Amino acid sequence: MANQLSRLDQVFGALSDPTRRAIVMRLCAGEASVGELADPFAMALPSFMKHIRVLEESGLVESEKSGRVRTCRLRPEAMAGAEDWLQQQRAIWEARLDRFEAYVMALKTTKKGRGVKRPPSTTKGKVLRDD
Amino acid sequence: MANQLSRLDQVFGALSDPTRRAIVMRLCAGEASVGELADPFAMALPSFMKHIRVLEESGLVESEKSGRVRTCRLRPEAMAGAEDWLQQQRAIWEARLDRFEAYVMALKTTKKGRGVKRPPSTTKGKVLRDD
DNA sequence: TCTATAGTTAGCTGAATGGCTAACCAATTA
DNA sequence: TAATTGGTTAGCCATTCAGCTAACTATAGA
Repeated sequence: MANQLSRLDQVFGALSDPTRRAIVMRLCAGEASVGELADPFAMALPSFMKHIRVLEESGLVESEKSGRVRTCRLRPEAMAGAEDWLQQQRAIWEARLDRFEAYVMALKTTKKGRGVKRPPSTTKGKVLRDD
Repeated sequence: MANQLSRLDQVFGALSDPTRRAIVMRLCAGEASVGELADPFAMALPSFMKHIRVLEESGLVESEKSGRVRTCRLRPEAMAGAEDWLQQQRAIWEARLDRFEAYVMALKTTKKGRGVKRPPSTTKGKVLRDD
C-alpha cells in the first residue's frame, strides 16, 4: 500500500536534509541539469538522484528530460505551503501573547495581580488538525 | 559519535511529522503537560514521549518538570529560524524573477526576442551553503 | 501508609533513509 | 559506427525512525 504522506510531511521532510536544501537554494538561482546540480557534491549519482526524487515527490521541484539531459526547476508554490503553515502558527502564537498581555493589564488595573499562571486559552481540549 | 545535525535539519525534521506538528499547534495556544498533550492521540505514552524529545532536541519546545508533571512550552525563536530560511529563499527566487522580467523587457524593446531560454544567473557554478 | 497518577527506562520490531557499486540504456560527438 | 556522456535501474548495507510492551520510579491524594 502506498504510504499516504501529507504534502506538508513531504515538504518539511525534504527540507530536513542539507543536501536537499542546497539543491533548493541552487534552483532559486535558476533551473539546472541533474549533472550541474550534482557537481558540487561528493556523492555517487544514484544517491544524488534519490534526493532529486524526494524533492519531486514533495512537489518542491519538477523536472523534464529532453534528449539525455534532465532539467530541474523549483516549484515555489510548494515552498509557500510550508511558509504559510509557519506563519499561521506564529499568528496564533502572537494573538495569544496579545490576549495574555491584555489579561495581565486588566489584572493590573483591577489590583488583583496574584496567581497569574497561564494566559486564557480558547482551544481547551479541542483536537487540532492541520491538513 | 554524536551525529552532528544542523539546527535547521532538526527543526524541519521535527515538523515533518503530523503528530509533532499537532503538538506545536497545540502549544501555540499555551503551555501544557505531557499528559494533556498526549490525550488526543491514540498512541502509547513512551512513543509519544519520543516526539516530545525530538521537539526538544530541535529547540522548538522546552519543558520542565515540577513534582510529577512535566510542562511543555513553545520556543518560537526556533520556528522563526525555519521561517527565515524559507523567506530568504523566496526573496532570492523573486529577485531572480524580477531580473528575468527586466531581461525579457530589454529583449522585447530591442526587438530581438528569440532564443530566450533562462534568466541570467549571478551564481553560476558557486557552491551554496546554508548553515 | 497504601494506591493511583504521571512519567520514564529498556528493549524489541518493521519500515524508511541515505549511502554505495555494478551494470545498463540512450543520445551525442568524433 | 564507435566511444563518451548523462542518467537510470537494481540491489546491497547500516542507521534511524516510529511504534509497541513490560517493568520501574517518584509524587500526590485518600
